[in-house]
Amino acid sequence: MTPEPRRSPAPALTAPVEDYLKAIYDIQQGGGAATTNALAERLDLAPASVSGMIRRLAVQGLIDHEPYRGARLTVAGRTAALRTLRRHRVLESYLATILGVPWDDVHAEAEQLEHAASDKLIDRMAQALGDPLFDPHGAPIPTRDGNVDETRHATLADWPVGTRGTVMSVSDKDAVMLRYLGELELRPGAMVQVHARAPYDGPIDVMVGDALRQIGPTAARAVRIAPVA
Amino acid sequence: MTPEPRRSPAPALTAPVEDYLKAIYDIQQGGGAATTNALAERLDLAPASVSGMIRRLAVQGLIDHEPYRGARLTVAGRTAALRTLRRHRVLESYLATILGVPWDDVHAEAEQLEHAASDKLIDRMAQALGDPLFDPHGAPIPTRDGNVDETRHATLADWPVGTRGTVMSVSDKDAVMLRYLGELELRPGAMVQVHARAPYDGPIDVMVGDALRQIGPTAARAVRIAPVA
DNA sequence: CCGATAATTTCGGACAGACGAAATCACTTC
DNA sequence: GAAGTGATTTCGTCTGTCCGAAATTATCGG
Repeated sequence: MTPEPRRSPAPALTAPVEDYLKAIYDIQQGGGAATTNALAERLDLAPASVSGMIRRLAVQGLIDHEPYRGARLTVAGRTAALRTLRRHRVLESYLATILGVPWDDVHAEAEQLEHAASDKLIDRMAQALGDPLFDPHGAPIPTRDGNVDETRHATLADWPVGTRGTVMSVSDKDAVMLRYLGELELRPGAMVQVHARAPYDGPIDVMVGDALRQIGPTAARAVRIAPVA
Repeated sequence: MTPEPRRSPAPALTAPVEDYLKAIYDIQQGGGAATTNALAERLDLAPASVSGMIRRLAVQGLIDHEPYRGARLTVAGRTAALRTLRRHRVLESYLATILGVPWDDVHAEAEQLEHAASDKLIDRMAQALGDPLFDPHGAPIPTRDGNVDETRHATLADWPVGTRGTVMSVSDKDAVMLRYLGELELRPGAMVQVHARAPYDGPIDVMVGDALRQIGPTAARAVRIAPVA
């Protein structure tokens, strides 16, 4: 009677759990641990609710949690987060590219579908797209086996004056901002060069392609830039 | 201060509620009211759970319920059921036709996605397919405005010996049976003619295209037939 | 080191959806 | 018309996820 090797029978995470893990992953990318308040803010929930869920996630072994210190994904939690992230970004790509859903709508739509689509379906969609490495907003798409480009690019808000750069990605969280950035031609691939930056979070003068634009610091923080190759 | 015209702000039904309504619609198609036990059977739930939900649906005005007599959809309930049915069948069509998902898998996949996809997305998918009137199993797809062909066709189990007929639809509920029917070429559009029927629920000899097949009564009841035009 | 403030957790409670066991109802059959 | 049988409902309970209010802990300025 050798005990079964415990093939981790895919415990089927609930939609809220997947959302928490994605949010924790995201916050962790920006530095240290994911704090209760940061999570509450991002998920638009009361801190009390987040506190409760954090305990459950820790019990399930998906995160490590030091009380009053924030949460960090375990390996299992990271794997689950990347699986959800892959679903989300493949869906975004498919909806935008194949079905022509406006790029400021795909995020909300994918947010719902990512909890319902099977892995097989996601792989089929990815294949129909030629297994892209980036979604329409420039975010990297994790592979089936959990590999992902985690390069942190600078934001347009921090980009040095005078240096030419390429837009690598724009945040997909806010549809209104996305529409605004689209009007400014600030999409992945666009060439930019900051001409001037007013002090104290003032507006930024930036060349986008051939056009000179002025944008505020909040919008600028949603745009990530890399040096021209 | 004229009161707002009450634009029925789409109360956003939950996934279980949508499932109940679909099941009630389905059962009602086959005759009278949907009884608690019939629903429990179809949804694979305990009758006690169904009883509780029926009360909630009645309170919400989606069904009429006479205790111990079964449930009937109200106009609002029927509308909601048809909306879900449309989503389900458009998804089935899209998955099978465009993404090449095997026809015995599309039902389960659509069952999940139908609760997550937006109406806009469903319409886009339908459009990409040329607004089909039937899904891959031959079931009619309700239009955006809630029109649907509700013709009741006879089943192969009741089809008269000797009369030629066309397969109109096959039940999509059971993937194993669907695979079996597929092997027998019993798909929508196939020509059939019953040669003989053994009594007491015995096997049925039936020509499918050019091939003579024998099938049992349970499988035969999943196949719906109409006279050749 | 002591407050003040901010972040976090605990507590009690709500709601949706499910369950089993027990009570109730309807209908058929003598 | 009483009794039995099967369908249905009621009851108490459970889990997951959320909330507000209150208590607790961490941290920073003096």
